Amino acid sequence: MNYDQFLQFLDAHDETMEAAYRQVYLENHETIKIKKEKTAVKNIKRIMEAVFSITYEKGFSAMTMRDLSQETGMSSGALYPYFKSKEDLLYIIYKQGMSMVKRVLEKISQKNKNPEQKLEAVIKAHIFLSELVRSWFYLMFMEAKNIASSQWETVLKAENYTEAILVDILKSGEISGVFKQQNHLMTASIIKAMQQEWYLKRWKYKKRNISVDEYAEYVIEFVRSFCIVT
Amino acid sequence: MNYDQFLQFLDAHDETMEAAYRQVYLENHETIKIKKEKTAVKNIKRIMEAVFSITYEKGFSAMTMRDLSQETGMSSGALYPYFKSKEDLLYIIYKQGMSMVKRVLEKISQKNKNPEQKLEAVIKAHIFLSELVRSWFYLMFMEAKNIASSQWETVLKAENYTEAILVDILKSGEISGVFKQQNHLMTASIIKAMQQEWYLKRWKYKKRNISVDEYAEYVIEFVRSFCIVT
DNA sequence: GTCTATACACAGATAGAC
DNA sequence: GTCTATCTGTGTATAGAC
Repeated sequence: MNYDQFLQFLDAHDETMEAAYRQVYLENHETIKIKKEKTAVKNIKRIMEAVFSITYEKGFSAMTMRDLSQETGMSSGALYPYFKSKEDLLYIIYKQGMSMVKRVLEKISQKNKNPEQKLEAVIKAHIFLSELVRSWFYLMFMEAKNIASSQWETVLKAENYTEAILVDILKSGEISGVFKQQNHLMTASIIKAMQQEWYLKRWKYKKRNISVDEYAEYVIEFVRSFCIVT
Repeated sequence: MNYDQFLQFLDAHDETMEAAYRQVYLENHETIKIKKEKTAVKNIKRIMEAVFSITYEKGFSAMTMRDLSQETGMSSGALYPYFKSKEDLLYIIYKQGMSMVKRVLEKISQKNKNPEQKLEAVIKAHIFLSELVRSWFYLMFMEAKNIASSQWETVLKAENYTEAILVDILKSGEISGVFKQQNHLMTASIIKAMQQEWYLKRWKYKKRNISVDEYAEYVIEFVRSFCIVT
């Protein structure tokens, strides 16, 4: 699978950006005070894209409501019907991002059968998704610590999930004899680190003209050399 | 080399924390308005440790001067003779951290002769150093983007340096036939990602009871499986 | 639903006494 | 050198008109 094929896969499974923003509206019906879905979704899109853009430049806590107001073209009074507080806004975005990652990885995992293909597909899908919504991923990583402590459960679950899915694949591959017997949890953590590198330092690869397909392929080679039984 | 031996190595080369704080004083003589070295170094230590602690919890831009005042036990009026502005404080800490990393890696590199040993030593030293001063590393990573644009040169140099040192080792090893012919810059970037994982997600490994020696060893095995000619 | 206007708390930074 | 007191700008959030 390459990046283009991944995009087609998302499209075929109705995992578009529009669908993501719509879901934010549907899953936060109590806090969002806007009645008309069409208006709400349009503005949620505006708000979230503005948050991504500003946060990528200066971080979420340095982003002011005035910044957000200017970037969206909405007044600060018009923003608040969409979220209770700035803190709440961060949590909504974070939570929604994680559920998107989870959904996509699950679909990709189901699509592939044997462990070797599955491992490659899941690793690549994560990198490709981070390419598609890179500032969303960037925000989730950099601002995870700023999530209110009352909602930390979500953060820990998220951290666990993407590792657990890799560990399961490595285990089943060990049983079927294609992967070496290793500390799979450690391997999964290191794979995650390689995936993070792509969206945390993407400017570096852009400068060097490394495409997401090249990067993903290199990661796969690295992992295969360590895991595959020869 | 293990972590304890690394600490001994630092000690033998006068790379103590005291020496680091003293260097901050000496290299910022124009901006620091304190005359007595002993007083200055003592308070620089207090200030920097407070910054590390607060920033680790809530990030640098969320840290207020009142937070810093409380954590150091100094009044906000007493803080300003040590730096021009909050922005300046971040830059001083960042710059000093990078120069420490550079110095230590150079000394470690010189100590080892053949590429295979050199690669292992440099990778491990970086992880061990990040263990010793983890909140310093954490700050450098998370706040790099908040460095004033007028001083971005320092940030780019830093990002380059640690990669360049790995690339050089991989190249010389390719020539002597121990390392495979690969995209060394890409390999170096991925190694860096593995190193970062240790100080960015250290709470995870602490929870799992993984020591820094175990982690470093696992990274080395991973890298060797990919790079070494068999 | 969205605007303007504004409340009021808190930010970074400095002045001047000690 | 360090303190207390305080200036002034900016922060989040809301009230009430449209």
